[in-house]
Amino acid sequence: MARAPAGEKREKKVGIKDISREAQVSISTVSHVLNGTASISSAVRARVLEVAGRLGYLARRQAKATITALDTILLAVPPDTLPQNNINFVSWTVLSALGRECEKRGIRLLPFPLEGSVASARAIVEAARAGGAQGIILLNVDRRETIDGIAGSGIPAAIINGEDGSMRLDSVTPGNRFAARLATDWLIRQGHRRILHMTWRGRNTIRRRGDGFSDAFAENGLPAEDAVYCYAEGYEPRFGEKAIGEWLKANSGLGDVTAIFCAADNLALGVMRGLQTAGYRIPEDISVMGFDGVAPGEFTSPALTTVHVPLEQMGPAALQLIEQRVTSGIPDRASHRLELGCRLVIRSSVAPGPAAR
Amino acid sequence: MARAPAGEKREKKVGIKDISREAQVSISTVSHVLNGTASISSAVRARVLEVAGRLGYLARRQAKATITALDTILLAVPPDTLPQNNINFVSWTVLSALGRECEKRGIRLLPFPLEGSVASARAIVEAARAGGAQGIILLNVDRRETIDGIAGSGIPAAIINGEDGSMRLDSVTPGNRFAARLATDWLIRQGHRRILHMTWRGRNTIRRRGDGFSDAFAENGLPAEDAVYCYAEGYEPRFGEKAIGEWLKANSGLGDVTAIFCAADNLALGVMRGLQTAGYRIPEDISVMGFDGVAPGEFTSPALTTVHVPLEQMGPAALQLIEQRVTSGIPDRASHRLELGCRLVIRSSVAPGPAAR
DNA sequence: CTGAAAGCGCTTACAG
DNA sequence: CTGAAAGCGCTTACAG
Repeated sequence: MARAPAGEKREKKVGIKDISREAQVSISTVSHVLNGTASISSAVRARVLEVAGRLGYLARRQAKATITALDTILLAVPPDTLPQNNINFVSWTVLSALGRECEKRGIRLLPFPLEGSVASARAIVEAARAGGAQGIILLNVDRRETIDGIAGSGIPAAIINGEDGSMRLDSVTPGNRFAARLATDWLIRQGHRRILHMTWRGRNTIRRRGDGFSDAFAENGLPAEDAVYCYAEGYEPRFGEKAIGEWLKANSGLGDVTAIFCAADNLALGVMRGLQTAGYRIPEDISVMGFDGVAPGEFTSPALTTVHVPLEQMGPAALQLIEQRVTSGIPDRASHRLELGCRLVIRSSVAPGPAAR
Repeated sequence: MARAPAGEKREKKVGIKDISREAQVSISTVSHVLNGTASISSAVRARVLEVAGRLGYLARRQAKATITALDTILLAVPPDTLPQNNINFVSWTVLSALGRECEKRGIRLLPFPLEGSVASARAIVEAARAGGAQGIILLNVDRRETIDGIAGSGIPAAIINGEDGSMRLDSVTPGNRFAARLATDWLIRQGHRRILHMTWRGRNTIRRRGDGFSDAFAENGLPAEDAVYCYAEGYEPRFGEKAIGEWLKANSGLGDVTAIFCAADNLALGVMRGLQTAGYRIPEDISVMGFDGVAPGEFTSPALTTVHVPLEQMGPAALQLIEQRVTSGIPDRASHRLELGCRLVIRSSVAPGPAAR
C-alpha cells in the first residue's frame, strides 16, 4: 500500500523561490507567469518559463498532478513475454522501461501472467480489484473475449502493442503501417523493385506492417505482384530461417527478389542466417531489412538496417492514457488509440537495388 | 498578451477542504491520499479519489499544471472550414469546441487562414513566431510540403483530422478505419449483403473509412465484389445527390444493393434526397447510413443512422499533445498519432436487410 | 491508519 | 508591467 520512498526522494525540491532567484524577478512575478494571472512582458515571461523548465519545476508539477490518482496498476502479460524467455527482446524492452517509469513515480505494478492463450478477462478484473489497482495494462493482447470483459468492468485499461477494434479500450502501438510504408519506400528508392515481405500470421498489429508494405508499392506506382509475401510460423529466428529456406527451395533461389523486408528484427536474424547458410552474401546478393530496432540487430554481420520503434516510450504512454482517463472526469471520453512514430536506422544490410545501378 | 478572464472564472474553486467535507475525512487525510505521503486504507483512499474526481479537483489540478506553458497557439485552417461556410458542420464543430477549450484555459488562439490549397509552411511558421505562439494546430491538412516545413521548424505542432505519413508531427483523427468497419459490420448483421459505399477522393482520412468498409466484408467472409464503391465529386450534399443519381442511372436502379454506407453525414443528406427524389422509400426500399454524427442528420426524415465521431474532443486532444510535447522535455519524444473512438448512433434510416428476413 | 495543529509555499489584492 | 506584504491552501511532523 505504501508508496516506495524511492531512495533519493530529497532531490532539491525546486520551488518558485528558486525560480525567482534564478530568473531575477520577484516571487509574485513567477507566480503570475505560471498562472497567467497578470500581464507579463514576453521577455520576462520567456525567461521565467525557461528557468522553470530547466530547473525541472514544470515537469515536477506535471508529475505531481498525475501521481495522485495512480497507486497500483495491474499488468497482464502473456507467458511468452516473461523475462526468463529471452527470445522476445521487444516485450522485454517495453516491460523494463515501463517498470522503470513506475518505480520513478512510485506506482506499484502488479504482474498478472496470462496462462496459455486463455486470457480470462474475469480473472484479470478480479485480480485488479483484489489488488486495489486503479488501472490495467495489457501487453500484446487482442483477443476479443478478453477485451470485452475488461471493457465491461469499467476499470480504466490500456493495451500495449495491441488494438481494440470495438474502440472501447485505449491502446498504444508503434505506427506500424506508416513505418512499414516508410521502410519499403526507402527500399524502393534504393532501387529495389521486387521485394519479399517476411512476416507471420496471427497478430493484427503485424498485419498493419504488411499493409504499409503494399501501400508503398501502390504509391510508387509499382505492380502489386512485385510485393511478395512469405509467412513464417512465428516470429522467432528459427522460424524465419526455416521459412526462407523453404521459400528458396520452392522458388529455386531468389529469382528477381533483391530485398527482403522482415516484419520483425527477430525474424530478420533467422532470415539472414538462412540466407548465409544457403551461400548468399548480404547485402551483395540480397538486401535484408528488419523492424523493431532491438539490440541484437546491431551486432549481426552485416549490421541490420531496420525501423526503430520507440519501445521505451510505449509503457509510459500507456500509463499516461490511464492517468488521463482517471483524472479527466469526462464520462464519455472517447477511447484513445495511440500510434507512436518510428524512424529508419540505416546500417549495412541493404545495398542499392537493380533500378539504382 | 493578457489571458482572457473567461467570464465565469469564479466557478466554485474546489479545494481539499471541500473534498474532506464531502468524503468525511480530515484535510490531512485528503492530502495524504492525493500525494501518497502516508499509508491510507483503500476504502478511504477510494472514497477520497472518487470525490476528488467528481468535484473536478483532479482535472483542475491537471489543467493547472499544463496551462503554464501555453499562452498562444497558432491555428491554421483551410478556407472551406471558416464559419461563414455553413456546409462543413464537421470542421465547425471541431473548431468551436477547440475555441471553447482555449477560452476556458486562457489560451489565445491565433487564426491563420490558408489561402486556396497553397498552404505555405513558411508563412505559417513565420506567423507563429511573430505571434509568440508556443505551438501550431493544423486543421484538415495533409499536404506533404506543408507538413515538411512545419516539422522542420521545430515548433510543436498537431494536425487535427489529418495525418503525417512521415511520422514527425502529432495528429488527432477519428478512428476512421475501425469505425467504418464497425458500422459496416452492423449493417451486415442487420442482414445486408450487397452494400454501396458512397465516398469521395482526396483525403487520406476518408480513404481509411473505405478500408474499414472492406475489412468488414473480409472478416465476415463475404465476397469483396459485394462491397461496391461510388465516388462523389466532394463531400457536399449536392455531390452526394448527383452521384447517387448518376449511379442509379448507370445501373438501372439499385440492383441487389440494399444499403448505402456514406463516408460523411453531409454526403448522406444528399444521397437521401436523391433517393427520395427518384421515388425510393428509406428505409423500406433502401437503408442509408452516415458517418460523423453532426446535428443535421438528427432532423432528416427518416432520422439518419450514423457513426458518432467525438468531434468536440479532437481540439482538446490536439492541445494536450502540444502541451505534452512542451512540458515533457524529452528531446526524442516519438510523434503521437491519436485516433479517437467512435460509436454507432442507431436511428431510423436502416431497416433489416434480405439475409435477416 | 487517521487527525489536530504548526508552518511553509503560493496566490492575490493592491500600490506604484 | 512588476513587487512588497497579507493571507490562504496545502503539507507535514507528530500524537494516538
